[in-house]
Amino acid sequence: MARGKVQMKRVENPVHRQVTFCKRRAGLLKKAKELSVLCDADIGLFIFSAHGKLYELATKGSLSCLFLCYLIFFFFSRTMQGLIERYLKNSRGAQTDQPTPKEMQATPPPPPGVPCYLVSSKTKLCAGGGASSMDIMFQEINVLRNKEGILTAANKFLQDKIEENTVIANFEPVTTNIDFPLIIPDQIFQI
Amino acid sequence: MARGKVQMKRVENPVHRQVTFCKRRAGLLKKAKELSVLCDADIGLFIFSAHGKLYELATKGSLSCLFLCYLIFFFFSRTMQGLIERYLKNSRGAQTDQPTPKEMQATPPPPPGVPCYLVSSKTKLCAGGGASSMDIMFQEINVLRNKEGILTAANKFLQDKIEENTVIANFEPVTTNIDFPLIIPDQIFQI
DNA sequence: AGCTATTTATAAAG
DNA sequence: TCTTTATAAATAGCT
Repeated sequence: MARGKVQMKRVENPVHRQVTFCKRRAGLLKKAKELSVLCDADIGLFIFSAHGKLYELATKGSLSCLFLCYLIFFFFSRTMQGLIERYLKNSRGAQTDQPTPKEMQATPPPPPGVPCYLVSSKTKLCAGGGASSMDIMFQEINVLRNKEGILTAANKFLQDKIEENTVIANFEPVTTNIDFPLIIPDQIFQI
Repeated sequence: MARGKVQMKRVENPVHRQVTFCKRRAGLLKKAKELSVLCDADIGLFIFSAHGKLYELATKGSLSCLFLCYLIFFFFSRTMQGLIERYLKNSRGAQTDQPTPKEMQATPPPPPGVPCYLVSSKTKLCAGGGASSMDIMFQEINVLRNKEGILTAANKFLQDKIEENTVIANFEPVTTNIDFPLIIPDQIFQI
C-alpha cells in the first residue's frame, strides 16, 4: 500500500512475507475490533499462519468462538498432518465399508429409538449470504440433533470457564504458542 | 478516517451505524482475503451484525470454520431476536419432527456397529473454497458426527491446556457481561 | 449507492 | 526485529 502498489498474490520473498504477515495481521485484528466497537457487531476471527500458529480474536459476545477456535485448530492441525488424507483413504465409501473392529469399539450404535437426522444438502452457501445461509445452517444443525452430547459438552465447558472467570479477555488476541504437531491423541478419531 | 477522525465508540446514530457497518464489513473481509493470499494464511472470520445476521469468510484451509459457524450461530441464535422461534414456526418441522419415512428410506439405518454417516455431500460452496474442499469438509463433518467423543476430547484437551497454562497464557480474567443463559435447555436436544 | 477530503494502513527503507 | 516515511487504501461525511 505504500511505496508501491502491492500485487494481490503470495509474497514470494519469505522475509517480506513474514513482515507483511505481521503487519497485516495486526491491522486486521485492529479493524475487526473497530468494527465490533463501532457497530455493535460480534466477531470471531482466526488467523492461522502458514506454519500453523493461531492468532484469534473473539469479541465479548462471541464467547463460543473462543471455544470453537480450538476445535478449528484441532481439525486444522489434523489436516496439516495429512490425517484427513489418511481418513479419506480409509473411509472412502464410508457408508458401505465394514467398520473396523476399532471403529466398532469406538462408536457404539445409536440406542434404539434415537432417530438419525439427515442433511440432504442441495443447498448453496455463498459469501456474505447471511440470510440465505440461515436455512442451510439450520439444516446442518439438524445433524447435531441426535448428538446431544456435543453441545452439552460445549455448554458445560462454557459454564465451567465462565465460573472460573477465565473464558475471555476482551479484545486481546490470544496467541498460542503451539506449533505442529498438536498433541492430540489419535485414538480420539479412531480412524 | 476521512473528513473527521472517528471516535472509537459505538456509532450512536443508527443510520450512520448501519452505513459504517456495511463499509467496514466489506473492508474487513477484503483485508482478510488479502492477508490470506499474500501470506499463505488461513483465516476464518465471522461477523454477526447487531441483528444477528451472519457474514462469514473461510479461506481454503479453514475448512472446518464453516461448519463451526453453524455451531456458533446456534449458540447465538438461542439468544437473539427470537430467530429460533421464528425458525421453528416457519420450518417444515426439521427440528421437532420425527424423521419422515422418506428420509428413513433415503438412508437406511446403519447396521449395528456402523457409525452414522448421514451427510450427502452435494452442498456447494461458493466462497473461499472449491468442490474438493467441500468433500473434505464433509468428510470432516462425518468424523465430527461420529459421536460426541470428539468434542468431549477437545474439551478435555482444552482443560488440560488451561491447566498447563499454555494455551490461554495471555488471558486476563474478565467478568463477562453475559445476558443470556449459557445453560442450554435440555429440551433443545430432545428428539 | 457514488464522491472526495482526510485519515489510516503499510511497503520499503533505515 | 523497531522506526520512519512515502504512498496506497480505506472510509466519514455528504449527496
